[in-house]
Amino acid sequence: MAVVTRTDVAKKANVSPAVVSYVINNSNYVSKEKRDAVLSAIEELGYYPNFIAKSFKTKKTNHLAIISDDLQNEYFNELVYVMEKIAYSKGYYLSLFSNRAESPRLLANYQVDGVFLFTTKFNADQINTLAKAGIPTVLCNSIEYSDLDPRINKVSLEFFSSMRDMTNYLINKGHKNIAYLSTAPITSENEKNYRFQGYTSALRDNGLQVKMKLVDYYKTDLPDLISHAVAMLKGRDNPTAFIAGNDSIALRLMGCLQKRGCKIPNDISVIGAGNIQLGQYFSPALTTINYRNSNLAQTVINHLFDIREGRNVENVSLDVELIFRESA
Amino acid sequence: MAVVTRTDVAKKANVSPAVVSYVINNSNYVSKEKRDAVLSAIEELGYYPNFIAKSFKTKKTNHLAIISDDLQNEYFNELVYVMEKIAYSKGYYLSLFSNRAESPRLLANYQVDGVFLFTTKFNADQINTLAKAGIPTVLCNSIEYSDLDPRINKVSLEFFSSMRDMTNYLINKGHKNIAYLSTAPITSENEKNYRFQGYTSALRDNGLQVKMKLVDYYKTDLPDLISHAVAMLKGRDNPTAFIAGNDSIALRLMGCLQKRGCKIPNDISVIGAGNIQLGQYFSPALTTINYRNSNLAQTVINHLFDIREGRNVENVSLDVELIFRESA
DNA sequence: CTGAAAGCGCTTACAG
DNA sequence: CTGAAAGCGCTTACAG
Repeated sequence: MAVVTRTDVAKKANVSPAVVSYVINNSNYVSKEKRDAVLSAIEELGYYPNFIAKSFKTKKTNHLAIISDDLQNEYFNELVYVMEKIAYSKGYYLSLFSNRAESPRLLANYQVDGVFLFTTKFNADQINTLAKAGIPTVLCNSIEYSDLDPRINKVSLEFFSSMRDMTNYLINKGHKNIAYLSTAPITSENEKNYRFQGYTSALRDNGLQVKMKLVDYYKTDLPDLISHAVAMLKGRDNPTAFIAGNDSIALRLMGCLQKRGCKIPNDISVIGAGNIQLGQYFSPALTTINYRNSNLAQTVINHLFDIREGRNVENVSLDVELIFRESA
Repeated sequence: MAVVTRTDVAKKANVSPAVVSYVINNSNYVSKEKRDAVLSAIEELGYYPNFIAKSFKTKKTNHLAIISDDLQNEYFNELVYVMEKIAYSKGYYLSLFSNRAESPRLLANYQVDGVFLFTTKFNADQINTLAKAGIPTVLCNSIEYSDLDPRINKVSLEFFSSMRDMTNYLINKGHKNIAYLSTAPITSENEKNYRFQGYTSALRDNGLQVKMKLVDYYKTDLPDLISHAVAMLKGRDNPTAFIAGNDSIALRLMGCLQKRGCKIPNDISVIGAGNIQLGQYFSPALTTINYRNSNLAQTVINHLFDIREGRNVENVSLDVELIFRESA
């Protein structure tokens, strides 16, 4: 059970251990003769390099991590898919973490080469932990922070304008009571949340009032939010349209409404965000926002690498695409 | 930018580096006095241990990996969710890998503490790579291998009986032409695939013929399989029911059929597998098989740990639950 | 109860 | 072109 080590290969090939490293990493010229000897020793011994030892020495783990608010979110799943593909093509692997308070500290311990924060639940202090630990970090959410470490890079999506445009779209169709189902916490109308501000700003531009009873957010879990949403239908000022912070919410809500006999979009309109694949297979097909995952993932990974290599990286806001289908 | 190291903490606290390790790992008695000195030095310096150095020394990475055929599969997403939760509770983190040919070798390099193979696309040689590298490995799929290394542990689901029972259910409803959409490759009727055998065996038990033109599998991607399935409707012997290898297939197929005016289940019945959340929000709600993810994930992780600690681990087949809803 | 010291498997200047 | 050697940051017998 003794694991084959570089030294074993060196012995067998009659070279020094350094030479083994040279051929594996192609980091130094080695005569064809010795190279072949090393290669066949590796083959015979079934040697594979200990990457942890290498990481330890080089301080590079080739490990990228994502922290997510909800690993069950179908949109997140699709984003991870492209992230993994791109990461792999660059020689990195991808790990998944929930938004637990200790996750940033843990990732610092693990010496990850980069983390992508896809969460709205951390405060600036928690996020800054990563910056202080020298971990390249990209943050994507619709929250405005006042005290973020400048080393934290923000890759935003056009949260404000896309939400404003979708809300306007509904208003133009005659909707007056438009409910808003957020993924991020919303404690007051003045919450610094670009997405929510897009919604309120469209309302105000059209002389409509923001009714906080038509606003709810992800407090405990999805089913809870959905049942709150359904409950809105019973009150006065009951909504004729819902805008959801993501497709997971929107599709579940649509399902529940249909089960209660609601016709969509005739009785009630529903709009999602994220453009998950299954949205187009529902009847009616979901109207939503395409966040262009390949572009997002590519940008995030580029930024992570740029930060790591000391290049200057600007915050950006990526274009999105409104997709009008049948649900609104 | 000099990273704070254990030695720095030791100096500041006026103890030896060993003592710092003792208090961090609680691995040795340390006087309250020195312990406090270490703790406050850690605090002041903002020290966090280098986990890679520790891994290197202890040969334990706390890293669990999953290899999947399709990271986009919604079922897989839900399984990952529970895997991560359980892994975290045991102090492990989880990474995701596609079923690339080099993945097993890569994971051996990375010295992962365990890998969960959730793929039908590897042959025994590729799987055995992990066993030879001494990596605890659990495999879950419906394939029968003849030459698997005995160190590879199999955690199966009741693939055969669940597929047989679902097929019987359709037959009892009067269906004669039942199409089968597999995730695993099917090259012939005799393919050693428990799930497929469940299907063919139910057919035969009822005096029905297995028609290979009603059988297809995931060759390039999902849309491709879906369009092949839809095309079956045009031939002679056109199916009145579909059984899919997972819910991702089933739901997409349902959506496509509905778009073409098909009523489900009146015109065509559809059955999935995996019981993903969105299946119950579709209209009609999806009839499917619940693989009881918590049980599966827990079992896999237990086995992985048992293997690592040298305990004897048996292959098992886990109970599943048939869920009859509206789509069939 | 604490510390000096060996060693984990690599990489990488450096000398020859 | 190749090798001896230092060192990465830890853990862990072992001695005292």
